[in-house]
Amino acid sequence: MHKLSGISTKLQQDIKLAATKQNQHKRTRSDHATELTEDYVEAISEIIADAGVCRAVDLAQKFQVSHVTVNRTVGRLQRDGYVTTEPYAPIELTSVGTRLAKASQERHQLVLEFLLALGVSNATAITDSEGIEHHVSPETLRVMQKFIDSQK
Amino acid sequence: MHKLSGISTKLQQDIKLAATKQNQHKRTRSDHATELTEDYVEAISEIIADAGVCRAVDLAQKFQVSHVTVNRTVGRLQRDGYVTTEPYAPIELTSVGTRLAKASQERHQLVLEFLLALGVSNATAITDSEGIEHHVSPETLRVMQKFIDSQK
DNA sequence: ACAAAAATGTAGCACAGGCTAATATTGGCG
DNA sequence: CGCCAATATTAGCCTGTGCTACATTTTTGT
Ligand SMILES: [Mn+2]
Ligand SMILES: [Mn+2]
Ligand SMILES: [Mn+2]
Ligand SMILES: [Mn+2]
Repeated sequence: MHKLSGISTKLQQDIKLAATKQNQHKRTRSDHATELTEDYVEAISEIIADAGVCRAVDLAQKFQVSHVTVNRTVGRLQRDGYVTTEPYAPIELTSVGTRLAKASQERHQLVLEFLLALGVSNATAITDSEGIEHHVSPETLRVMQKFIDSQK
Repeated sequence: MHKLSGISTKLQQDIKLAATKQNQHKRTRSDHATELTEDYVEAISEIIADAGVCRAVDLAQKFQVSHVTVNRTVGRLQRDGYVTTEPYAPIELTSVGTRLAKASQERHQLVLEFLLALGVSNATAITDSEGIEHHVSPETLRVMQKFIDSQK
């Protein structure tokens, strides 16, 4: 069973946003804005867990972008309070960043497990969950969790 | 039963892209690049079906953006061969645009029906399918279709 | 017919997120 | 120790996608 508690904060805003038909596309745009942030903090968290520290090159490797792009993106993450960096030092997560990373990991994992439970192949589930995870509302997450449980 | 034939072209490229682990995030980025295009041609097609013609204001209303943003976006669509426009005239789809619109509609509809069949509420299914649709590979679409059929 | 309203177009701005090239720093190794 | 490779920074570029303010054109209603 997954803990979904950490996911609630941002997604509760989403509930409000989704309330009216007008906001359909606004929510999708808002999802996109947070998507890179979520993927980055998730990756940073995993790299730190794996390798001890996270350097810009690791992220460049992971996301297949130049290290310059990573630098600028990490700059935005710092500006927005998700990470702290000092020149030439490894990237670290703030407590806010850590919380977002955990919530994103849980949600990502749940979507992945759901796709697998549905019968999607491993490779496809891994790829599709990467894009889908950011667009799944809490209600749908709960339904996915229920489906996973029912398959056991 | 849905016809999925029209979807195959772009998504077959995706299969190749998804082949290696390296390309995970590249595919997600590529999905994002085509996402607005898909939503626009889909909307244009629907507005034409509903109202006879599609004007920039209709799209501005639909996507909740300014008409200037619509203008620039439609300009890119024209550049890329999906629509034709003349000053002060309604927007029309090229045959390529029409084909993409049909394929996107089918895929969107399938994802929506899948979420409903799963047990997600109408409002949430409508909102979530809007974001999810662009990140679902052909394999997952087939699995979703199978699930829908099995629920009948 | 013509004024007002609606629609469209244009200019100019901002920010996100890509890039290459050139420069600077750090850390490890011979 | 000093040099080299790895890493990070900076400068400067691009495209996409959003905006406001203002100008123009078309449509509509009396
Ligand atoms: Mn997306
Ligand atoms: Mn993720
Ligand atoms: Mn992702
Ligand atoms: Mn969509």
